[in-house]
Formats: sequence, structure tokens, C-alpha cells
Amino acid sequence: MTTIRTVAERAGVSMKTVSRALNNPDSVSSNTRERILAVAEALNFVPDQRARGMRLGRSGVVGLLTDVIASTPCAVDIVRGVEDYLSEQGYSMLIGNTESRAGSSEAVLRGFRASRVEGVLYAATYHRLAEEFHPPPSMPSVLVNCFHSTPDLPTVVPDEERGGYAAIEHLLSLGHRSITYLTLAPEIEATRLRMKGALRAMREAGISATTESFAVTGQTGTGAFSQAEAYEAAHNLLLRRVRPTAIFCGNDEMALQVFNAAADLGIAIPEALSVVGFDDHRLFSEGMRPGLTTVALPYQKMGRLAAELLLNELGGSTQRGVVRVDGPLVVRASTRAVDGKAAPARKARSRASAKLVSP
Amino acid sequence: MTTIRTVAERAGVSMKTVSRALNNPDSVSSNTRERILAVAEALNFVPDQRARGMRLGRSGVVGLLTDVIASTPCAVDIVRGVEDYLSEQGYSMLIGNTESRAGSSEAVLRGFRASRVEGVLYAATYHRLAEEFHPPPSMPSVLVNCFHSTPDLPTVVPDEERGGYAAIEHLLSLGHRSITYLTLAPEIEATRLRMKGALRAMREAGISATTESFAVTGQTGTGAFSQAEAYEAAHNLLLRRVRPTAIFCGNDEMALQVFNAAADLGIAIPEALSVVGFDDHRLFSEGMRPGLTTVALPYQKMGRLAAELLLNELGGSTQRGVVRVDGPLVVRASTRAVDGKAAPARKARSRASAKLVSP
DNA sequence: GTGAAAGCGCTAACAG
DNA sequence: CTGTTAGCGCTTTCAC
Repeated sequence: MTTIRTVAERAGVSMKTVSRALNNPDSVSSNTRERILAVAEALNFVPDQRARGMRLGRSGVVGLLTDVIASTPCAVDIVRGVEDYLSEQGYSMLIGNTESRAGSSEAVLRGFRASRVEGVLYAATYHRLAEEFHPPPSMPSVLVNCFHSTPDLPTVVPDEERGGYAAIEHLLSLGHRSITYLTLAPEIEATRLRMKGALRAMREAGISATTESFAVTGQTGTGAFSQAEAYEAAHNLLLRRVRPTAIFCGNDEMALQVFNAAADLGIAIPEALSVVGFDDHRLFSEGMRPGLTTVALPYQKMGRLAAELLLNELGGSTQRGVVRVDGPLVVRASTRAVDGKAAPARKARSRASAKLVSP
Repeated sequence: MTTIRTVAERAGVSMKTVSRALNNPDSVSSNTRERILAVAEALNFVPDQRARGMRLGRSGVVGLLTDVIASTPCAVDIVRGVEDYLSEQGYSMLIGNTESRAGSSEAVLRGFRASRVEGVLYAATYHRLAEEFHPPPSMPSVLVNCFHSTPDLPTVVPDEERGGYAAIEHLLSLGHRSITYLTLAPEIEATRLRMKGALRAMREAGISATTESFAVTGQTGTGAFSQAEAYEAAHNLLLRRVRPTAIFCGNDEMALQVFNAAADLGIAIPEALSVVGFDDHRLFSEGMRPGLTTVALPYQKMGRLAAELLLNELGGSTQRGVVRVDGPLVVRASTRAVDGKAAPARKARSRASAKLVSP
């Protein structure tokens, strides 16, 4: 591996001049600068980030700590967003996973400290309280897709309330009045917030609704086996004497179970029933027939923003508190006006699903 | 940040003795060792990996370069597998994404070189030829889920041929004789290899089949919009005068389109049609009704193995060539014997889906 | 505009 | 068994 010394010798200057030519070009005569850069290029010289960092007192590395990233595949978009921004800013990203070490993040954080990361991002698989993460003092931290009871940490989460509002507002605009919310487990933060937004939309439309009259719990836990529960809940819901004309689901998987239950009962979607999902897992929402209208979770944007907050904090900013990021409602073919008119498509990609409707 | 010097002073020994106590405990009297470790613990001392690496001539860091990780969420399991093994071995992992820099991996690799990574893993989103990756000389590299025309690189890929064989063998064991393979785009490597395995299974059962008689192309590209194509292909297939009793699909999304087409035509799965998928995207395969029998892609195992190969190579081993990793056939409820008997469940988790069949 | 020396935190080689 | 010296590759004084 060629070093700055080799470059200096080959260019006939001192090491420091090479260093200057690379880091502060203006402080070197353009003559020698060109020569140095040419030599560096020819030797394929890349300065050692570690040595540089040691001298400068900053590593140029940020650590990303994730919980069980596997269970919600789309959460990788968080990682992408983080990586995008960090690389734009000349930072490198170390990544570590809590799961591998039996739920303890201590070992990973120790590794991060050993690499002298300048800050840490803690990303959760789903929006939740993350008390298990103990932000190391002297290591600026930002929470992504989770939050802390002591909210003095910068935090980036999806705007669940707006999501719930947007979904219900959409259904109301299509003329639906008999709407049910098939929720995720009630103890989940997302459930509470989306409910709030959904009820607000109902109220604003002059429809009286309470949590009790409005919600059916489709999922009592966060495990993988809850899809059977969701099917049963949807099935029972669709057998009610007064059947809703629209169902808003806690996530896209649950929407799929609503599709399944509706198919088994001979209820056509969207003709006899409109369905809205949440998350916009594209494999689902574009693959289902009809294409699923759903609220997207803005994971990539959240990742970017979180990285930005962290780097700002490293730069001296002290912005604290929670930032809520808006996710768009993606209208596809699973929602339709009660009088039979199709919902207006709002996104280009809903065309693909539209084609699926009448193949 | 406390350094080894502070620890040395507090413990009343030299820096080198502290170093020894940490890295080569036996070379220090147990007496002073205990004292040193206690002080280090109390000061929350973590040695600077960068300084250590500079001195030792090894960074303890490996780079993982991915292409467009977003499009196939389950490929994150590769990352998990890699991270698991690396952290077990005391390595850190830098991660970089090609996509962000307009398809060029040069910038990311430069960053890796700057951090003096000891080796690089290149992971692709789907099994394919990856000529765009130019393994930097002097940086040991391993390919994951992709391969190179000059096959002197260690390479880890799924055993597609065995997967195709396992799927068809399963259907044959259920008595199916009229089987069609709804393939991914024919130019994809996976298609060719699975076809090979599938045809071998047919031949061994004494059934004559050729690519032409056996295959229907359900997807001509790798883009997201191909689901409409898959639906149409499935639809046409199911309208044939002699309809197959079983369909083997190129992936789980296509299996979903087969479900959709079958539902629209009033064909019951698995009673009148058995369906096998590929990938085992669990959100799909467990969420579909009936649960989808599918061949799992062993991404996590592949990641682990690739990391292992890389570390071995760093240790001097020179194992070259392609390693194929086996993925299990996960039997759920979408396949059934032609005479009506249910398929024997082979995995515990198929119980969940089994419940979904008769809720 | 450029160079010499010192030091970031650590450890291998050589004393003692 | 333990301490001293030198140096990994780089950059910041402080001279010239």
C-alpha cells in the first residue's frame, strides 16, 4: 500500500506538501500541485483514513445499530437512506446487529467505540419504544423508527397520525361512511397514533366514531403467526349483519388477509368493499389483485434525515426532539367510490396494478 | 476518550504491560493483570482499533459492497449472515452501496481502501453475472449471489439446480404428471439452472420433457412491472385445453399471480391445482392462502459462508471456485396429491398456514 | 510557498 | 516478567 511518503519522494517534495496538495489545494503553487496529484494518481494513492483520523481527532465513521432487521424487509430502506447521505458527506458507515448477540447491544457498541465512530444511529424494525438502547454518553445518537421515554435524543419516526388521517380521508372522499379500522396490536405506538388521525378525519367529516365503534383488533402480537388472527378477524368482520363498505388495515399483510377472507365469502374488491393497507410493501401492494391502496412508510427518507441530524449534531447543532416524516398515500385499485366510480390514481406506478385489474 | 497511557499510569505500570495484559494475558503476572484489567474496566477503556491496526498492519475491517439492495428485500439476510460471522470473529463491517453512485463501485471501493479493509464481499440482489464488479487487486474478494466470467474468485451462490429438482420431485411424489414450469426471464442464470434440475427430476421419473414442452415464460425482464405479464401467462396457461395439475413458479410473486388467475377462473388451490414457488419470501408464502409451498433461498447461510471464505483467504487459504448452497423445500398447503391427499408437512412453521386453510 | 519535528494510540523488538 | 525505543501514516505547529 503506497503511502504519502512514497508520493512525496516521487514528486520531489516533502510529505507535508503532499498533504497540503490533497487537503488544501490553494495553499500549494499550482505547479507543484499538478505534479503531486499526477504522481498520486499514478501510484493509485489513497490516504489512510485511520492515520488521518487519529491525527485529526475524528474518524469519519458513523455506526448504524439495528435490531432484528430481518423481520421487516422494507426497513432496509432506512439503511439505504443513511448510507446515501453519509457517503455524500464523505463518511463511512459501520453496521452492527443487536440480534446476533442475544439482544445485547453492548458488544456492538464496544466495537463501534473501538473504531472511534463519531456517532450512532439506532434503527428499529418497527415503530416502537426502544428502551433497550442505552445511548453511550460521549457518543451522539439518533433514534430511527423508534423513540425513548427520555426524549432528549433526536428522533425520526413516521408520521403515523397523518397516515391514519390520509387513509380515512381518502375513503371518506370516495363516499364511504361505514368504515372499520382493522388494527395492529393495540399496545403498539403506531396503532394509537393512526387511530388518532383516523378518528380526527372521521370527526372532521361529521361522523361520530370512537375507538370502540371503529376498531377491530386484527393482530394481538407482533409475531409472524398473527396472520391467522388477521384472517379470522377480517372474516368475522365481513360476516357482521351491517358490513362496512371499507376497511383500513394496520399493514399490508393484514390487507392480504382481508382479500383472502373477502374472496372466500364472495365479496368483490373494490366493487363491494374498499381496502386500504399500510406500509406499501411493494411486493405485496403491487402484486395483489386488485393493486392495494396503501400508506407508504417513508423509510429511506427517514434514514437520510436521521443521518443528516446526526451529522448536524456532530457539527455542533443541538436539535432535539422528534421529527415526524410524512408517508404518501399510494392510491391503487383496491379502493373505489361507493357509487361505483374508480378512485383517481395519484401515482404513476399505480398503472401497473390498474392493468392487473382487467388483464 | 481514555487511552492506554491513562490506564498504565493509573495501574502504575508501563503502556506495554497494559497492552500485554489485554492481548496476551499469560505473559503478565496474574497479580498485575488483575489490577490492570480492573483499572481498564473502571475507566471504560476500549483500545483504539485504528491505532492497533496501523501498528499490526491489519485493520480488522471487511467491506461489504451491495448493488441495489432495495429491490429484493430478503437479500438483506445475506448482510445478516455476513455480519454474524464477522462479529463472531472480531471483525467489523463497513457497508457500501453501488446504486447511490450511479452504478459505479469505484467511489465505494476507494472508501474501503481508505479504511484499509482487509477484504471485500460483493453481494448481488439476485443471482446473476456481475461483470460490473472489478475486484481490486491486492484486496481479496468473494462474490455472493453472483458470479464472474473469470472464475478465479471464491463465489457463493444458491444451488438453483437442486432447488428446481426438489420442487419437481416433490410434485412428482404427490402423483402429479402434468406439470408446467412458469419461469423467470430465460436469460437469467437461475432460470437455466432450475430448468436443468427440474428436467432431471422429470427424466428420473421416466417422464419425457423438454424445455419447450415444459416451460412457460412468465416474466421477460427483471423489473417490477412484470407481475402483469406473470398474471397473463398464468391465465393463458390455466385456459389450455389440457390444463396442468401443478405449476412450479420462478418466484413467490409469480405464484401469487397464479393464485390470482386461478381464483378468477374458479380453480381451487390445492384441490384442483398445486403450486410451488421459489424464494420463500415469508411475508408472501405464509400470508397467502393456502400457505405457499416454496423453495427457500438460503441467503443468511450464504452470507455466513462467504464471510468465512473471505476470512479463510485472509488467513492464507486459497480456495477458489463456486460454492453452491442448498435451500430447503418448505412444504405448506399449496401442494396436494392428485388423488386428494394433503402433502406431508416438513417444517414446523407450515402449521401456521395449515391453520389458515380452514379458519 | 515549503520543510522539520512532534505526536495521535498502539505494539514489536529489544533491553533489563 | 516488565520497561524503553521506535515507528505505523498522517497532519499540525512553527520555523524558513
